[in-house]
Amino acid sequence: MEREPGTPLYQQLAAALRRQIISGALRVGGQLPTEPALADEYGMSRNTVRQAIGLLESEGLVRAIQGKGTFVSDPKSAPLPYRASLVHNRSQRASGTTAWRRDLRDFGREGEEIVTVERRPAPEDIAGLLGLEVGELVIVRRRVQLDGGKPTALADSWFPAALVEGTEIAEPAGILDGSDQAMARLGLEATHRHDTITARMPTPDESRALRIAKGVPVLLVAGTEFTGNQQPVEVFRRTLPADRHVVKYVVRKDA
Amino acid sequence: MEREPGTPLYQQLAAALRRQIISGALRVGGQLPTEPALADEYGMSRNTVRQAIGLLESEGLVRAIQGKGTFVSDPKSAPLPYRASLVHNRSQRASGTTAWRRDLRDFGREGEEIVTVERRPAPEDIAGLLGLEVGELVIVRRRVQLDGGKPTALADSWFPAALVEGTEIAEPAGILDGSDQAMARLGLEATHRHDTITARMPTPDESRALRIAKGVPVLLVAGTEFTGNQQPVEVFRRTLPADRHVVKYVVRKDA
DNA sequence: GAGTGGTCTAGACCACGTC
DNA sequence: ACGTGGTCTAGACCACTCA
Repeated sequence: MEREPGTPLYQQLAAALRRQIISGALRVGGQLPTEPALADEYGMSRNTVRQAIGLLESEGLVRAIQGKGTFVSDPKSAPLPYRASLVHNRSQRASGTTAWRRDLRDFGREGEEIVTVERRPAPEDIAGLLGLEVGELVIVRRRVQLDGGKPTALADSWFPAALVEGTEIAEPAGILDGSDQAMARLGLEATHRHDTITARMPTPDESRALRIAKGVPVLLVAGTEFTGNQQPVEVFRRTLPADRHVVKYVVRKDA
Repeated sequence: MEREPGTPLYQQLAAALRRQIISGALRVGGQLPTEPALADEYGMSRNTVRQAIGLLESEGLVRAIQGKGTFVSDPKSAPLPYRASLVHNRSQRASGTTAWRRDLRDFGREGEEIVTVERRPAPEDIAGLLGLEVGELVIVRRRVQLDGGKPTALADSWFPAALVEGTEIAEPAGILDGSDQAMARLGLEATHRHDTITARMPTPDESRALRIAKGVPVLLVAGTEFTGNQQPVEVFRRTLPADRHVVKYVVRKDA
């Protein structure tokens, strides 16, 4: 490696290692030289080597594991589709299960959910989306979705308590065919939905709950379900680690 | 700050500062104490303080600026909607402009695009999506979208050369009403689209091109446009810094 | 126990922004 | 000139993994 004055040493080392990874000289799953070895080879202190590796880690290119070594990450680690727009009522009603569970089954895995239900005053943002006054009661269903026993997504839904009080929606038991179908049974069938999608780095809580590696952002999918007469009946928020999920939509255009 | 043995010092400091930011004790835009000041106040070395600040920076909570100080970031810095599903042909044809430009105008800003056009053999992934053999020629329109002179998004589109050779699509000039309308004029009107959305940390190139701050991921929106007889006519990829963009969809459900 | 990455220190010098 | 964050060193000890 030619040392170029002007650019920091650790960035030069990171660039050199990055090139080796992208070119394939360091294969996916392969191990990088150890930190002392790199320090020796490139003639710099171990701290500087660590800075370079930290940079690559923050880009999601490598993963350092204490006691074992530093390894090249798999960029496309079998992301799971979250088929956001493919949840059509008819097919869901026929299958008797949720799109999420069905997708998992297509991949040969089993999904579980840990459901908790709360009854509390609506926070400002949720109230606005549901067309309620701040402080009106809402039912919150919080789900931790597990894939093969490991948590892979958070999914929270808010419902106006006035609509769902005393129904299965307000019970902590899982709803096999999904809350949409449960709402339809109450005569509150959603006909359309507004979704917004963003991404950011996970909070420490999210990192812990979803076992998110360094350098991996979360996708935030927020949606509001409306009935035919424009009444909002549900607001949901999904938090999806971006290395494990892909969000899919089918867009049909007006003529 | 109580020192808890068992958890690293820098994480304890990060947690303490995070609490102050979230609680509002440190306001948005406000300056953190300087690194030497924190080292002194909490009785640790400056390097450890820097590790804590680096953690907060990677979460997107603060921004360190050389020569000035470290400041609390604005979490919701006026993200711009990318209204992915709202591009309906009828309204677009009427307005004579693209949804992106119209959205910007709604926010009182002007959009520009820097367009470059290439003609080259289709890479494997693109060929697969367009239903071509690897190596068949495609026209690539690469756009850097500017908002008030600053680059805010990358948008690349691939078209089969056999369909668009010699037309305005293959010319580097901007297309005022968007490539969808240009395709429609060629009798290749898209009726539906498949989109997939993911997120990851930006590459160094992307960080540079789009001026992406530390701790900010990019949203990747990839779509394939189909005509009524299921022929793919365009593949596009947008790269959107997640602190400046929100992707929106309207989902209409089957009855 | 040997080898890996993780934490922490103390101190030096550099680059940038402001006065 | 001064104060800020950025880079870099040398060395110590800890925590984890695996033979």
